[in-house]
Amino acid sequence: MPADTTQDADSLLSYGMKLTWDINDPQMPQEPAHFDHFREWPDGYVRFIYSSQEKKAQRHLSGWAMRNTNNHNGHILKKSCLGVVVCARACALQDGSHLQLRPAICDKARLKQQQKACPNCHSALELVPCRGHSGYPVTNFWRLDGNAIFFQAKGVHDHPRPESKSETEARRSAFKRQMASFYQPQKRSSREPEVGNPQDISGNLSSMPALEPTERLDMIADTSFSMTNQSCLSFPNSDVLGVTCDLPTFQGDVTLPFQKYSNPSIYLPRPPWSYELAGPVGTGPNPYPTLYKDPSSIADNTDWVHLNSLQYNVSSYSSYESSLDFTAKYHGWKPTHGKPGLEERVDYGQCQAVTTCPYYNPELPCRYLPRPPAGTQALQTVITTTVAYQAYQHPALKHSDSMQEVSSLASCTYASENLPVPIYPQALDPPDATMQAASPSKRAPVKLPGDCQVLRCALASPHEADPFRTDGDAWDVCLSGMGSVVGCLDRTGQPFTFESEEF
DNA sequence: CAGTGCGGGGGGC
DNA sequence: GCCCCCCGCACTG
Repeated sequence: MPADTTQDADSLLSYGMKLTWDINDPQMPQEPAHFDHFREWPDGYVRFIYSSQEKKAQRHLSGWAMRNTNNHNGHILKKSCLGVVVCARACALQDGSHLQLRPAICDKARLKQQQKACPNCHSALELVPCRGHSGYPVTNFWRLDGNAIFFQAKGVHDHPRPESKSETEARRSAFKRQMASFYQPQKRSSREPEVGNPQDISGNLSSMPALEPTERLDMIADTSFSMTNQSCLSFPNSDVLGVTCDLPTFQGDVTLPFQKYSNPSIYLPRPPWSYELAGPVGTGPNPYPTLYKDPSSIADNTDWVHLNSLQYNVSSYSSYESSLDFTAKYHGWKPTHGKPGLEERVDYGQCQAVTTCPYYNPELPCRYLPRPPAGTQALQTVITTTVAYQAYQHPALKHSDSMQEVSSLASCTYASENLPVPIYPQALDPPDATMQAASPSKRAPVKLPGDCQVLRCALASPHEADPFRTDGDAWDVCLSGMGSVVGCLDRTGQPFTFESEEF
């Protein structure tokens, strides 16, 4: 592993961010002395420098579903985010989480994917496009130069995390295994549990309607079912989590898709084969807890978007909400409240973790908000490539139940309570938030309700380009997802070890 | 079959 | 010219 510069006081500042460079520069920093750890979930306007020996960097991997985009530059590989595939009805899984599939990279495969039904409720699947970069999908750039691989990301993902590639692959492998076992019934005892056997990867679907074994298998296999448990963790710090496909473990471990630890902040609403916690440290402000839902508190949550947004946001800035009556605020929040949304506090600068919180508004999920003029093209693209995209209120919202919402939020709030961060008296102003989210380049002055330290982070780089040139900026440390938040917070005195990951 | 990278080409600004 | 996107192709696992 290349030298790591994230262990010292400047651990929050990636090596790449310490240097002044842009992916388009004629000359890149020569002979970098250090390299950054590979980040699976880069989010925000960040830059990293990986070793050319870094396998993941060599493959230009990303937790986000990034597809190749032709930038007509043979030296710089450009990729744009495809967003995340969710259930159009925002159905809730047994554990309260929601489906968040990884969009297929291949256009054809993606179309097929969207034509399939939600494995949980059989309703349509919907692709939530990413438009975190001025209305366009977040873009990632890769450039190999000498012994370094330069990475630069532009935009803040405005959607939950999809299932990571490794998870998807692991799950598919598991499904195949299941398929194989299912189609060998002759060899199995009639009394041997099948669908319900603990090893059933679909055990997570215990809430789904009873299906014939074959149907269920098909369903699962076809849709590559996954739970938001993991994806919801737009937890930046998931970068801190070594993503591993521990199939053996998965297969052997059946019980629950996630484990509950004594420490609520360590809830792992993830399939056992997905992430591998590097340690409690990495789970500090872990968003996972926000995802975890006590079955008993899970009402018929049909408000996926709400929960999701919550999860996502919580995972992104739950720290701000630690002592906030999140549930109440969230529930009571309406577009007309005229209060600044969290997204406002979150700029597109380098405080990426906070993201645009497009889902924050239960009434008007960002993705359903009018696209900015500059986004028309993107919209067209979405329409042509995204079968499910529709500029209307999320169906789930129409059926949302306040109580359910509260219930969902309650559990999330609980999670956030375990986060080591102060709050954030905030005023929400959906309209503004929307505008900003839609046109980050035309951000209006960020309102500073209360003393949000993190806001500085956002304000530090009012312009997208700035982050790249404001070398040394205390806030360009903001790493991905929660990491950034944490990073900012750290600067405010909150002790935190961001880099706990070991690859 | 899907993921990935490359490159031609169209269209908007 | 730049950016976005679509599309097809070839290669790979």
